[in-house]
Amino acid sequence: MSLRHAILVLLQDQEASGYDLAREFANSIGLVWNATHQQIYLELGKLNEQDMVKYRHIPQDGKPDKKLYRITDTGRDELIRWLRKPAAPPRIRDSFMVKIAGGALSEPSAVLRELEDQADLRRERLSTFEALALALSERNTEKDMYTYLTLRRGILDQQAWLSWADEVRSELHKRENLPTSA
Amino acid sequence: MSLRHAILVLLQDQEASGYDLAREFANSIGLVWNATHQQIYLELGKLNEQDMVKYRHIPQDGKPDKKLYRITDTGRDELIRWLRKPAAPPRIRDSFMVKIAGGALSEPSAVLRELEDQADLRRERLSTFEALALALSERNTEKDMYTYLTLRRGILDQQAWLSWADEVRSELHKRENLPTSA
DNA sequence: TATTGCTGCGCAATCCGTTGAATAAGTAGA
DNA sequence: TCTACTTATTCAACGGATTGCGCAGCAATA
Repeated sequence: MSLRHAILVLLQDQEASGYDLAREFANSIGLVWNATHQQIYLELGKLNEQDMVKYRHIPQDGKPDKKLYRITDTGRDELIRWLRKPAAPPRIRDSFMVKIAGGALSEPSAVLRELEDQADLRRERLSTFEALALALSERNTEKDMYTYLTLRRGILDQQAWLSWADEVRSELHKRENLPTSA
Repeated sequence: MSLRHAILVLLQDQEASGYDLAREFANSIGLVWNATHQQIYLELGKLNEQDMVKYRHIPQDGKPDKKLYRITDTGRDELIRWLRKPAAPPRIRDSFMVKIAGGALSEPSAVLRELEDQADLRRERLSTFEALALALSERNTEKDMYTYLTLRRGILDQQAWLSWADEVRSELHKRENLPTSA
């Protein structure tokens, strides 16, 4: 139940609309927590009822009106309280890995094909994160340091995944005498 | 929606009760997918209704009776069909990482304390996985190879996490002039 | 003797998450 | 011009997941 806390973290240093938050969930925070816009709007409604956030209504022309949310003192207290409690270890639900565990039922060539699809995705993420981390190399504020560390987590994670993929390729080729190219 | 498929993977080569499966979800498969006993019993009920599994009732004395489930041909077909469809990338929901992203609101010493708690857990998992992988070093069957690769994924993952923790420690100490010991 | 833990199954309430759709107006490109 | 995308919010339906509870008996430990 920390969608609310992820939102509060984002609202910590900027006023934002649900739409703004959804974009950030698709990018920066999406690295560690993801959510769709429906979830975000719903949660903002609840947070508002509980006085953790408040909003001002901004009429716009040319574009739809929007609500700019900001965190309240109650919200900040809740966030700090939550930061103090130990986090539960993330529950793992990786369907690709379930497929690997059941891999003996598939053709090795099919496993390799999907491995490459997943690897493409990881490589893409890796270069995105690396570019963002580079942009943060002159990190003077404490906040930037934490953003940088979050990105580093993503980078090390993708790298570990790709090393694992190398192992999978060589194990499968060892066994099946498939061509060594990807 | 691949709890059902994780169950089918487990039932592929052995008959098992809901209780047996729950134990495996807490151990081996828990590495890539976790589920509680309530979920498992419910899903077994649905799988049974859809003829993907069937069971025999085993009366026991000294212990409660149990139901031993086995996969049916329909179940195996469904599993193979599922293995062929590309897997969606896992959605990430790591509350500890949300805390890191919002770390600037905490005391660095509090962040370090929780980092060490999480690191203990990762180190524990790492040695469990390493022991299991070692036990599988003489892997003759295809199935064992896939189990081994699944474990390797867990091992590389824990190692990457621990390397990241080293980076966090040195960044925080750089900034705060805290003692360099953990 | 009392408590805890293991084996084994299940129900119910609630909450969280996903999917799909609706509304509404502007802007960019085929 | 028609289509598609962007900005912006919200509702409804469904299904998956979590939490809490309950039953039942045996074995081991404190």
